[in-house]
Amino acid sequence: MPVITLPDGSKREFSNPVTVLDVAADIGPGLAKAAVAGKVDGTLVDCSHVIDKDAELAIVTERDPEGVEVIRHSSAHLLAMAVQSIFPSAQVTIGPVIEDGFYYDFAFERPFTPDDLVKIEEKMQELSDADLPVTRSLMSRSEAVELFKKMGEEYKVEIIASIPTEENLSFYSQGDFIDLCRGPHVPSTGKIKAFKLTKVAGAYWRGDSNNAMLQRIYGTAWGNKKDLKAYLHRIEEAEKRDHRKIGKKLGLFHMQEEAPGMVFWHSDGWTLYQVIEQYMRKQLRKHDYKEIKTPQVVERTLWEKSGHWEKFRDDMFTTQSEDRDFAIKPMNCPCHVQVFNQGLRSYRDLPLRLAEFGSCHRNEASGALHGLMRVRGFTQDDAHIFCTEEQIQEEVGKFIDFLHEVYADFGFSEIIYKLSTRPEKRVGSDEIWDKSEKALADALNAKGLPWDELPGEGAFYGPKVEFSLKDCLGRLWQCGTVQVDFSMPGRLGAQYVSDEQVRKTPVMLHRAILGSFERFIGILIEHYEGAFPSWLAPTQVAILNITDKQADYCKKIGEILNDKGFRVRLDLRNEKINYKIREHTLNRVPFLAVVGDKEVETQCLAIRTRQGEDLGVMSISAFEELLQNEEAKRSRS
RNA sequence: GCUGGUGUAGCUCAGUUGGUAGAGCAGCUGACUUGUAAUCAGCAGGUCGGGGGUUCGAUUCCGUCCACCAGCUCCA
Repeated sequence: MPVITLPDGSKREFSNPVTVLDVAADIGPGLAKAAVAGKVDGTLVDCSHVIDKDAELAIVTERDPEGVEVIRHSSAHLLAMAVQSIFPSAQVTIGPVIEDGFYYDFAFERPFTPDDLVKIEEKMQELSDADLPVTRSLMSRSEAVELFKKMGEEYKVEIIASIPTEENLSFYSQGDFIDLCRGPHVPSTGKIKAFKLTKVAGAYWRGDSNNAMLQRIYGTAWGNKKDLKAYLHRIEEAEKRDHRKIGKKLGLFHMQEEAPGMVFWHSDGWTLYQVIEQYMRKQLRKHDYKEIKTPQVVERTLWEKSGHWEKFRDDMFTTQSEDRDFAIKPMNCPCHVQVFNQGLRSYRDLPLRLAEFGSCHRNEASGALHGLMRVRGFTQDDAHIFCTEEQIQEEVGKFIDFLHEVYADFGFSEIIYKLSTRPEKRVGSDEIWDKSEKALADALNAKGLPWDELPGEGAFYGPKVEFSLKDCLGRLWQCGTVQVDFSMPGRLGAQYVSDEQVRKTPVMLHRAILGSFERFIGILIEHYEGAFPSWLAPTQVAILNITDKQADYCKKIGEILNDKGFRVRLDLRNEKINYKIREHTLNRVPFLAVVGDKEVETQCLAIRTRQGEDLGVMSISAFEELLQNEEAKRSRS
């Protein structure tokens, strides 16, 4: 006689074991219709799940995030069923839920084409309309292996072989389609009603580039058509923000065939870059860092000592001169240790924070390149903190404060924290790794920050905390990092004299806030859709005359503002004011100053924002004050 | 690097039974001297990504290299 407790605390008693669906129907027919799954004592189950003892139950519908997940998972099965009904020789492999959708990997003799996608999607719709019941069954391993062997599903046989337990396996079928799956799934295919296949691509079996390449079909699925439409709209909006498009339109930078993955910065893009660099430089001084600059080309022997040659030689640009091998530096740390190593260091020098806007080159795989986001030539806002073990936590804490300040100034408020721990291939003893991982975790905890662990994702020399920021579309971008390194200082002979007059090896913390200028600017472009806040905008003010008569006055104003350090552009062309306003607005210039006879007469400016807001006529000093306030907004935020 | 796709004027894009190319915007020239998101007219602009092959003839067909795009792998 199970007593079911519902989320609102109410209880219902049943005389016999009941299914989730029975309970939903008992509450109301509408709910029974909407149910896609149930949650029994916190575990997600099918609607057909039988409850035979007292339990807490929540009916999961398409409106619950978990319900949408179930729908997505079932969509993957529907996709596989559709593919196999059209292409019977296609083998199924795996089909998980991902953010906003799902995918399914198939082994097939040829790649799927966009035309195939259309047919497959139509077939899915047909199967959804048929509202086929989805049923769960159990099978022993041997039965399952036999079944899939008979079906010619080699990959499924392999998957079963890799499942370690001796438990029975669960299967889901709909019509003549059956798939190995943990579930849960929707009760019938008719529950899948808002989906769309989005793209096809190759993907390696088990994510290993040594394995066969499978054909992956991606789709998106939602609880209802409205959410699907909203999602598709969101994708369109994101495309409009593409930094490559905006960068071209605003003339910020370009790239070309002869230098793949490297940026040609144009005047406006470089202005933006420089504003950011000068800002960071000021911040570094405030936080007690010393800025240095190290060579671009360094002999191979140093990279061998640091361990990078062994691990990354294929990704390094190399060069030869006078029978010596050199590498274009792929990172700054070994060079920073060289600076540390000059002279005899004392414990009194620690922590020593050496910073560099370090220009690095890495020969990234051609397929990995992506606009400004993944390049071969880039500049890191890099720094290395040489300190004692005892100082690690405090230094990490100070760094986190520094990073928060910078992100806030750039308009990012939401930050995600991840702690990446020891990878399989690594240097250093387990004891050192224990200590390093703990130091980072302690620093995060001391700040009361929520964080997730990424097991095995650390660098080969130490664990790291990664800081990702969320942009206005909710997308995550990993930018900042702080990494503990007990290895490299020792490898490269860094030492200091301790207070007990013995030589000791310092700990090194690698850290960056922006990550790389290139990537960070790419993120800024997309976040602001090219409409940068005034303190970052390449041009802050455009001065527009109505006729030639006001040209001299405009030039005078331009000089005044320029002398005050504002970035001003004069537009004295013989064009209609509408034309000029349109052009500068499209170029995202924050403030437009219009000057006609009236303004000359009163020695004023008529100010309009790029949003089209009329700020009215004001004196030059009043406008200067307005610009000043815009600058100040940054540090107040 | 792998799988698939794409590459035509400065930009955005048309261009099918293979006969050496077009539009809009931008540019230039001239007229217009203008009050808050595009004034009008004219002109010029391209070895159709590179180098091969097939063909009387290739932007078009074939293979190759390069770059870019999507995804996978990688990311010190």
